Amino acid sequence: MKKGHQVTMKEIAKKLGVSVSTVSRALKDSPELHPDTKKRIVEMATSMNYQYNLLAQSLRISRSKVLGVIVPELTSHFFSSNISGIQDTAYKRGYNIMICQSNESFEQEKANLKTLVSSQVDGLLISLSRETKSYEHLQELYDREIPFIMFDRVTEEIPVSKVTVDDAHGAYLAVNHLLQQGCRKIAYFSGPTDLYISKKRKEGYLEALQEFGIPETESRVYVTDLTEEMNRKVTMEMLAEGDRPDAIFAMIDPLAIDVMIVLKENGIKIPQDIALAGFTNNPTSAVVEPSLTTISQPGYEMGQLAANHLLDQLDEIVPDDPQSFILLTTLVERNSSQKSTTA
Amino acid sequence: MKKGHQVTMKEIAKKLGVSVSTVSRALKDSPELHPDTKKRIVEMATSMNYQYNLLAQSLRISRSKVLGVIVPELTSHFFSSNISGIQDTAYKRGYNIMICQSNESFEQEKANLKTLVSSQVDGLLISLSRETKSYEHLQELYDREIPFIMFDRVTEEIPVSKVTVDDAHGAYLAVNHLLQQGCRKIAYFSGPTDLYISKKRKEGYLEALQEFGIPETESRVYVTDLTEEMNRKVTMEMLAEGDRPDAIFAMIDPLAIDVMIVLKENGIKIPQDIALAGFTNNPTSAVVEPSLTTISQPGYEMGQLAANHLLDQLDEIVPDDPQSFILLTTLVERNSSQKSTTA
DNA sequence: CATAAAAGTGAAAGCGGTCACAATTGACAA
DNA sequence: TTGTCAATTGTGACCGCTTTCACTTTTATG
Repeated sequence: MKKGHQVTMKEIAKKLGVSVSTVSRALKDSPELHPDTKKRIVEMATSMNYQYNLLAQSLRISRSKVLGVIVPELTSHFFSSNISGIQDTAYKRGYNIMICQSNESFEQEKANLKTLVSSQVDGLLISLSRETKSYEHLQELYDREIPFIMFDRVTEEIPVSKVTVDDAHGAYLAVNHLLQQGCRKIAYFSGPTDLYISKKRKEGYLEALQEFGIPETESRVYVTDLTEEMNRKVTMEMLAEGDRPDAIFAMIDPLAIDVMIVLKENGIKIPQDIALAGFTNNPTSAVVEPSLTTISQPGYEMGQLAANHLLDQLDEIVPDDPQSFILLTTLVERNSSQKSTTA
Repeated sequence: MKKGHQVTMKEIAKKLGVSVSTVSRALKDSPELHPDTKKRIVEMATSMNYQYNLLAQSLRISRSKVLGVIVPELTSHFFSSNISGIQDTAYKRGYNIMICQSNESFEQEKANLKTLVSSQVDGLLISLSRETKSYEHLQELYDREIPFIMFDRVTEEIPVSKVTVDDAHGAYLAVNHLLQQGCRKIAYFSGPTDLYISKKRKEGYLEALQEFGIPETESRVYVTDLTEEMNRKVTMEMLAEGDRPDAIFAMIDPLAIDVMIVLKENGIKIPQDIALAGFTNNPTSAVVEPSLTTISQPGYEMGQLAANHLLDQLDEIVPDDPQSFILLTTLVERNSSQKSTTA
């Protein structure tokens, strides 16, 4: 299918017997143009159904007014909230966004980066894939002075601005809450140990334990690769052990829900036998039975903040030096952890 | 923040003492170039860290290799699945996607259309907002011969290709299943009546009833605007009536879940007192208690199909005449409707 | 060997805009 | 009358790449 012909400034100019620059000025509402001329041109443009060509403008002014976004996956609620926040603020500030998903693959992430750079995006918002363990591609981006910032899945290796949530503190809140409920044998279900969030949330977990006088030697950490299969397996293994925990803090909600299902299958009462808390506050968490206590992460706000900060940097409203924004998480108390009221 | 300098073909050409056209040909792997020259150029480009400028190419060849996507909202699981499918297939075929969300607003949808057209996208994939009741903006797009297709939220008014699910049949499946379970007083909880899917699903609902000899006069239709507030209100009103239904088919899962919550609050047993079925198969549906019987819509596949078809049209692999693709839905039987086994 | 055909390369004209600079005009002061 | 200045509008180079056409050099062919 061929795109139909698009009207250009040249054609408007010819019809009106003026020059293209005059047309350009009229459509830009330049003050140095005679109002009458401007009016004639604008009217003609409208009647000819003229559509501005952003591509041509971008090439000329070397600014595309497009932001590139790379996320691990589009379908996760958290990331789609991020994107929603990014899109809304970008749009408000006159920018479009181009989106790629790495599908948690390092190679894909590098490829995405390449096409977005080729597309001359003015800046990038990146959330790293799970596989990403080396950062040369980001370093290269940095060396090339292409503005970008990272959000949620970040690395400390590259000195650019970052937007994250206070993972450690969030975990602390969850575990502290479980401790308040009287639990003392609290397990931490972690994703892959090299993940930034696995580490940070473990920090918060340990901190809360310590505050209640529980030494690190008594911590109980279970690691899964976050596939449903592995989640089930690890939970089963935990159940098979002699000394069961009385509470579980799972690194992310989907993991918590997989754990919940296995516990229920095994006749274990939640929260009476084992209390449970997650992290993220996915919509699902509110409707599972029992509803899941979790840590709420402001995904949309994160996207907004990230986009606004990047645009501020681009527009030089704000200096270039890297800043770290850490958004607050809050505890969402639901039934899966209410020992005191249900016991 | 200023973007760093980007290497151009001109610079490569100067360094090597060849012309830009030769560089262009080398990087395009043109066969009419001497292999040695080609090699020298490619190596130089690599060493200089050359990055192709897609913008310039687009302007020159009047093809941007970008697809525009407009969805009502990014955060709904169904639409993010669509987008994921679109993104993956576009990417595979050398296209990028530019995404806008209308936030269910007609004005926003029109504005989105404008910026995407200005950005010179090669084609568009559109899912209409709830507010969209007039179609001049689409007609204009059509008249301008800008290739586009619609998916999920479509209108019959514009003769372009469409990708939808068999809404009527899906609804039929759900209601038929409820009838099979022995229910006879089945209510249909509908969204705004002018929505395409509200109508289509009602058709299926009525068809199933009719097949069981239940006349349309005995149909029970409740309409909500799909806000949680209204959903609750309508459910309460239904409960207040004398002759309660023994089953409810809700137009979409979120509505079904709102209904479920109100029913549970009122001590009504699901499915014993009232059976329940939804539509969409959101991830949430699997984990609510009781798990929700629903109709599965292949969101990702829909995105793939839509993108592939549009690209086929663009690449003239397939004729331009509008086609309608109707994807199959399937019944996902879960606990919220199992009268026979639980009763 | 002459000559035609093929191979390899370059020059230049755009794609649709922007913008620095130049040119034109008329008003007004000197 | 002439110069100056502001207000308007035009000219043309350019953004980075593609592609036609022409040109030069090989190579093949009779």
